[in-house]
Amino acid sequence: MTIELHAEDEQRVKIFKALADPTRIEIIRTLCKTQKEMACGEVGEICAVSKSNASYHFRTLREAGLIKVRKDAQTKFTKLDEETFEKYLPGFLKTLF
Amino acid sequence: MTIELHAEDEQRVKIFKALADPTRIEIIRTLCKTQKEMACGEVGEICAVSKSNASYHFRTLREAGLIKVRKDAQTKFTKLDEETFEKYLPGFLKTLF
DNA sequence: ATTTTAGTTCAATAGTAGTTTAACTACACA
DNA sequence: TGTGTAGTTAAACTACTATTGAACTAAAAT
Repeated sequence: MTIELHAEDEQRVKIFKALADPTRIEIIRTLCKTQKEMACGEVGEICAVSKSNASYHFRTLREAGLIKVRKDAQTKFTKLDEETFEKYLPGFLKTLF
Repeated sequence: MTIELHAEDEQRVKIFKALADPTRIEIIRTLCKTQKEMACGEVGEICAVSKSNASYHFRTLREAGLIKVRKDAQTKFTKLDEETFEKYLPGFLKTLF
């Protein structure tokens, strides 16, 4: 019997930790609903979090590979990383509504 | 604009917390692979965890609704709760292999 | 030039999570 | 009745996580 390595489990754990928080689920839902990129501050307002707290949550989501961020001058725009959802959680996003 | 309540998010957070651990992912994978119920101790051995630690992980998974447990004398048999996976994470289990 | 705007970083705090060891319950078997 | 088996529970410890407020960087607007 061969040992099976599951190298991607480390990524799975990161993803699940990132999603194991009501604020971050709300951020994902908000981004999913618009279907396009949004300014981080705009998302933070909708989800009713302080800017430093929002920054923390966006970093957690980004490090898990769940969102992508693009910087334009002083504003950061974010959107879902659909590839990650498709690979690790196919069918999940549609359960959010 | 009406406020949208997402009552199920509490359950989602529980589920993601439960899956945000490499041992528990391995337990889920093991249960999924056999496609039938297994004794908790057997799963614990395969995943190389002490019995008290295994008990802790099984409780976490059970409380998240991810596994079902049936007691037969001194042995507890466990299996995946496929309804929960289908409702909250459709398509996830097949990504584990 | 100075004031806003957008976001990051740091330190402090409080709460939560995972592991270990030891003591415990419940049942089976001989 | 005692012995082994299957699993739970509690305490102690370590480590991580979320939130807040204040200080910070960088760019825009006036």
